[in-house]
Amino acid sequence: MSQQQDDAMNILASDISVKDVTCDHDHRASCSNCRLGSLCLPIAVSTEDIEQIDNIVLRSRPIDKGHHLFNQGDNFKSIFAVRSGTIKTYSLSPSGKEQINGFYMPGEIFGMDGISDFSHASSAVALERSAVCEIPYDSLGILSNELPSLQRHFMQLMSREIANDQRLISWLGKNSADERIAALILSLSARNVRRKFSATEFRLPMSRTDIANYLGLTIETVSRILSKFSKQGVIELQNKELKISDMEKIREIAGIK
Amino acid sequence: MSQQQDDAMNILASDISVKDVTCDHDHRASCSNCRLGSLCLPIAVSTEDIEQIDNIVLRSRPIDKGHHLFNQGDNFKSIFAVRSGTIKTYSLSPSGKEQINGFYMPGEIFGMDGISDFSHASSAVALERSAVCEIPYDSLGILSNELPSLQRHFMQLMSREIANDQRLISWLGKNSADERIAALILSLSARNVRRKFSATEFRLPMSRTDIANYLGLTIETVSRILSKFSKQGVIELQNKELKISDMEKIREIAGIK
DNA sequence: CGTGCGCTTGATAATGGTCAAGACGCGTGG
DNA sequence: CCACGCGTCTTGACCATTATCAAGCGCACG
Repeated sequence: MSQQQDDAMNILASDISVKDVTCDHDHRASCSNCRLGSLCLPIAVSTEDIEQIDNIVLRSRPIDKGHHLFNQGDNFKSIFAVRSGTIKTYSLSPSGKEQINGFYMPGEIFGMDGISDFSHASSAVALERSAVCEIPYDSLGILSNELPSLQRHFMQLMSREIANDQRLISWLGKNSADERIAALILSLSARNVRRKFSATEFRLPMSRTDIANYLGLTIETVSRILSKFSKQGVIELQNKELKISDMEKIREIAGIK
Repeated sequence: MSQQQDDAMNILASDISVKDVTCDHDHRASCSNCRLGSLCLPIAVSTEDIEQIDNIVLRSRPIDKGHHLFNQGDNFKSIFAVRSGTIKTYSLSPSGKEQINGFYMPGEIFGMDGISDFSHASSAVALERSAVCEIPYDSLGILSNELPSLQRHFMQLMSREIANDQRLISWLGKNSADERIAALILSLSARNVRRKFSATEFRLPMSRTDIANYLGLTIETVSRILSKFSKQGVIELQNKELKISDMEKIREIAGIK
């Protein structure tokens, strides 16, 4: 049963991180004192090794809402880690429709889909004022030769992303709208907890349109179901401020039928 | 437009390979003379390097239909490449339902979801008599230190799997049953072509139940749609033997609305 | 020669999409 | 400070698609 709940909570997580702590917009911090450190970085890496990694990481100044980090088709140079805020990745189908691939929150890594053919398969945009670390792939490759544990860590990150994506694939085909939305709420909650924030009260960083697109639903259905959850007393929602009133119930809804 | 068609064809491919040639059940062949060689192996690897790889690869005797290569939860030791036949990977939800993650055909690599936590996230079973190569992950790691191009190749394989999975995620949420089935047929066709077999006539290696499970549909819907396609004259189907009679039409059906 | 499994087909029901109207919230400019 | 306008969200009525339930076919195998 608790296994079931964990699954439901994590299924939409795009969760490729190990641990998590809160973090701010400061773009001068180094890896060794970043409050997210243990998350992005291999656990087994020694302090001296961290300094080497530190040297190759580029820390951006904050990115404003709506601004892009990269666009589909851009040359691939770096992978990114979120320091603060929320990043959405999406791709455009040939007919021009937007398809959201994932939402990334502090400590999570994105951009790995560009490695295979040296070009980004998706675009990345900030949903709110955000900060990221940029890790040039070339430097990473060179450094990996010296630090086998770093290489192993990245293989693990990618493997976890694969396992997660595949779980999501089997999930999306088979689950009702209620289940999808409940699972997304639990995923956001769980990711909040890892950052030492409230499990039950937080702000939805994305629009209803984004939620609908991500979950493969229409905006009307999303709206209706959120209203239904409110009426049933499992959540309270005004605008984007969400409070989970009945965690057990929402786990039950998200749970496998 | 041709871009669109390519997308539809590849979207369900689990396609992490580069090139492809046909291959047989012989389990004694070495990597250097395997007819699938250029597919599993990095293109940039020299002949001497291939011999080193050859030494770490274990070639299994054929696996009978229904037999498992590994089970969900097993210790992760190796990744696998299909030599012949078809392998299905699936996971069991906590409630015991089977969820198919992918079908793997000759030259394709599977098992990479186990790297992250040293335990297989899925089970792998042969859908027909099949042969695979087993690549122990430990040896691969050691060898990667000596052959940077091998390491790069594996990062690319994994990245491609991520990009593919993510395309599939956005896809599954939003497409009709007709589109899903047409896309699966095109995917099988395209993979057949890469193995130098017919684009239009082949055998469906999996049951209707498997197709339904994989695509997130019911078996009845799959059956009905295949019948409909037959009546419309876009395919001919008896049992598992499939012939695509109107490739243009099926591309149109699979194509983005 | 049954028995069972995989598949097909039909009737009916439920889920979610589509179309349409209106409410709410937020930023801008008067 | 208020009014306007636009974009986002909600709600309702109706419809399309697919699931569910049920029956029956056909082939493989004991």
